[in-house]
Amino acid sequence: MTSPETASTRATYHHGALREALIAATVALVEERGAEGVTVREAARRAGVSSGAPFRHFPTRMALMTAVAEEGMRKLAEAVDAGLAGLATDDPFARLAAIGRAYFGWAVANPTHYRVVGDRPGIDFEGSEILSGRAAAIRAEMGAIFAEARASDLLRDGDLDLIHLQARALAYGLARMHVDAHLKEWAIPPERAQAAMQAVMEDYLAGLARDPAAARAAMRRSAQA
Amino acid sequence: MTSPETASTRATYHHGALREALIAATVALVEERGAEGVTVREAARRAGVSSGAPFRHFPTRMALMTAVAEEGMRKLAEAVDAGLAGLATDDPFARLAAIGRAYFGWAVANPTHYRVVGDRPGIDFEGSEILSGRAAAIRAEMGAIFAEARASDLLRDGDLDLIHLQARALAYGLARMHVDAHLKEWAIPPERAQAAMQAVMEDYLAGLARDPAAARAAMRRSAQA
DNA sequence: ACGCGAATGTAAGCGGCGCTTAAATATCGT
DNA sequence: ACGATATTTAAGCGCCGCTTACATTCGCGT
Repeated sequence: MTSPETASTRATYHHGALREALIAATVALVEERGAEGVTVREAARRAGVSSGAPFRHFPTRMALMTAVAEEGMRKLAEAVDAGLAGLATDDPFARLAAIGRAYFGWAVANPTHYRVVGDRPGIDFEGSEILSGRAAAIRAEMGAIFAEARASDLLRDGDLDLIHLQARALAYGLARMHVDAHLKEWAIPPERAQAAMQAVMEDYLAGLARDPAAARAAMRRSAQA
Repeated sequence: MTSPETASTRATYHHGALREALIAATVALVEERGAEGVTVREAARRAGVSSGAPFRHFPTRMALMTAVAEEGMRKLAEAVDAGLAGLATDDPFARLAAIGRAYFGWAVANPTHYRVVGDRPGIDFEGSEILSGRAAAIRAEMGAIFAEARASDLLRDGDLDLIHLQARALAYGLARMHVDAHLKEWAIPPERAQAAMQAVMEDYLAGLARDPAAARAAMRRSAQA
């Protein structure tokens, strides 16, 4: 790893990359103990510095959590972009299904980290260009896909913004049901969660299409790319 | 109020209804400061007892938060039942729309309390009969409505459980987008949030119907009951 | 080469927290 | 009336977020 030595073995007075080390330590802590279990002091301990050191880089605990959320948002956006990049088709429904696949995949792989990104009262979303910017970018990307589907007459009638919000709410609801452990009640074990979420989403997307069967076929084809 | 006197004015050594007073104080704290801002000591202060007193009734902070979640679940279930009770029709879509109206209404009126009910890692959901029981009851109620719609041939084709989960995920996603302050990004101010959520939900439900126009009409009629 | 301000870290400490324990006080069944 | 039981207090432990005062190092201009 690129991470420096621990407290006892560190040679230099200055850490060198404390900011990054603290974020990494906190990300690990988040997945170990959940967001509420995160402690600035423990992150400092793991980075091998004194308990006061982090406050040079993060004046408050919330600033540290916001940086962790930024890290998550970056990786989530990367996953979504990668999902779209590795796509042979430009069929709108195939693209939407691919976004969903990447989105759910990241949420399932990093459930607690995903919660931090979504839990707005706990982070400074509006104060972070990364968070609000990337969120806006994903929204714009999906909006463009829906607009294209409408232009190509592939989409059912209805207000475009309403449909967009509906799709987004369904995706958010599915992801949150998983990370909030609501899927247990639905007799869906964790290992089947992602497949179930994707199936629900694709069924919904097919219902949006003028030609559901064609949309299903396009989504199915894109799944193997 | 039924709440007893504060610390300085209390006459008796025993509080009398400390458990209830602590829950009430914590509910107030939750809406004031959010779940993370809740402190057992502060709840004790507001109930007028020493900081050690609560631990006779709630051995841990999580037990107190679970009791608060139970309180919320009870009221949420009451709201849903009331919404269904004041309904002249037994049309499945009208009933589903009424459930959504009551559900969203409670979530909008008690956003932070709603978060506590949903945030599973923070409460002992499985250990609470009230929480898991009421959740199962609502699920059963909705399942029965969907089954009836299918039996009456009012519902489109498709797996019933998948449709049920889809509807539930959409509702949860909408409610959580609101309480997690995601709707700001969608240019939806708080005062219009509930109407927007309901519109998105009813548009979805209409799409589930064999005859969307009839379903819309039934939902519209039920809204004035 | 070096000297000095800016940046980065340490050490110590404040008040508040969750939780535990021992003792004091009230209630209740018999 | 009284002893068993339940409730509350008081004191304290270790940890927390955050602040302040001070030590060390870096980097830049001359």
